[in-house]
Amino acid sequence: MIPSQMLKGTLEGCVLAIISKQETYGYEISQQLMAYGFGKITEGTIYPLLLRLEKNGCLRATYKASEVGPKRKYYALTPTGQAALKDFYHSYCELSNAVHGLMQDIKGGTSHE
Amino acid sequence: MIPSQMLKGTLEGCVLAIISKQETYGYEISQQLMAYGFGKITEGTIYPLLLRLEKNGCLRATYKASEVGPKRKYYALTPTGQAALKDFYHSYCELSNAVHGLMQDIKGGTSHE
DNA sequence: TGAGCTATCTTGCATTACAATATACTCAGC
DNA sequence: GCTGAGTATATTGTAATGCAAGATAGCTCA
Repeated sequence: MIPSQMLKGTLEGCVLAIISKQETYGYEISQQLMAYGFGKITEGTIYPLLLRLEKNGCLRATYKASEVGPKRKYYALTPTGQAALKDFYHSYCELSNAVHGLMQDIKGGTSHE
Repeated sequence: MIPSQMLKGTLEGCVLAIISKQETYGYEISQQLMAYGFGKITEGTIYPLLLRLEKNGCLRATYKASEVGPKRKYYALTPTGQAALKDFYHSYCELSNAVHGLMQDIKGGTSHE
């Protein structure tokens, strides 16, 4: 299981990524995150996050009726959101490289001693 | 630059990893993190983190004199700390795989056909 | 009527990176 | 001796964010 602290900062970018694939809504996003292996991301996490992203201009929302339940709030990326996704991916790679370098050093031989 | 929120949870495991390579102290750890590409991790981050890890039994500390400044507090991993490092690595891989899977999907093929 | 699934939102809490600040030791230059 | 720079540790308070818990509401089916 992924500890909640480790999701901080990463989750936001991943939600942007999911929306960039296709317009979608909170409930489905939480199910997709689970399918990708992030574990159960609860509503108390997902909805505040979406509202935050809408408020700062990364997302644009439209309500649409559903045949199987209450109205859904569909989100789409704005240009700001696309830029944020790009930034996220860049930062994530930076972190990933740093961690990877460190883990290589403790596994194999020590490289610089 | 890696945003601070994205470091949460990850930094702790990385500090354990650095100490597992060799007993070391706070000031040097912050320099090593910088060398690995994590950016500047300030004292206000590193010392509380080390005290937390010492308090919950992951680290054991011993003071040693230095020839060039005040006493250094050297940290070493306890068995608990080694287990925590293993856990961290496992969780990190889980997150990494999830993010990677997602990023592949938005780049190449669409999954919604 | 009520159970169960779908769907959104809010409140309050815990964790943690970080800025700012305080303390203290060693050494070089004056 | 005094002062400032570099080394080294610690504390306080703040901001960000994942999440539990709970409220609200609509749909379907028995």
